[in-house]
Amino acid sequence: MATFTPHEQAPLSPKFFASSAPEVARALVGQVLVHENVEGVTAGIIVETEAYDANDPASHAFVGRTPRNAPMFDIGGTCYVYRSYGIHWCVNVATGARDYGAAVLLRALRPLAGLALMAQRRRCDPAAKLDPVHLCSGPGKLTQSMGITSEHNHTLLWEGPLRLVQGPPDAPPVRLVAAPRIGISQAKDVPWRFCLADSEFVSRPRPR
DNA sequence: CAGATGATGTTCT
DNA sequence: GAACATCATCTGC
Repeated sequence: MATFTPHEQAPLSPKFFASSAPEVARALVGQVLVHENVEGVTAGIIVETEAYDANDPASHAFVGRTPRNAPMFDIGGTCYVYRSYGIHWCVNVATGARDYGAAVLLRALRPLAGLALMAQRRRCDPAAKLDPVHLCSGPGKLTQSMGITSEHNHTLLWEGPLRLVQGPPDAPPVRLVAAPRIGISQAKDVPWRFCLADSEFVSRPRPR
């Protein structure tokens, strides 16, 4: 790539999101999340995801449709944003057919564009945290850096200000590691956390 | 490095 | 009230 301008790339098509949550979760690693608003453009390569299925005790959708998890039951490619521990936003991508409640949690990005804006949104110590490793290495951090809030809930990720686009065409082959998911109390052993192997941008604990 | 803890809003019992 | 798909900051190795 001579120059890879994230906000000019073609978005992923609806078909991309039509398969199961674990399949989409794997396929999303290496793709790019873009957000443009009045503050500017931010973007990052997805390096870590987690899948949450309808028949999955750890999933918000396990209990059936509720006001909160309704976007998980919309068409694959719908954005599901919820508040986590009262403080952070977490962003998900619905997968599969309408009325099937499944989604992929975006857990970490390698920052690509708008790093200064990300640092500003994170309100870090001016000195310390220009280190890109700390900008998007966790689901709460990446929504803060990217400026993602509940206003993006229920939008479609192939159009609008928050989009998923194809990653750089000449990116090196993506090596994936599957591991148990983080921070859950149910179905702890299901290996539906997918990380780019050896990436310093994934959240902790780093899988091997 | 691991482990504990407080901050905080929303959902569900 | 309790639980929660988290994070920053603290303690003690």
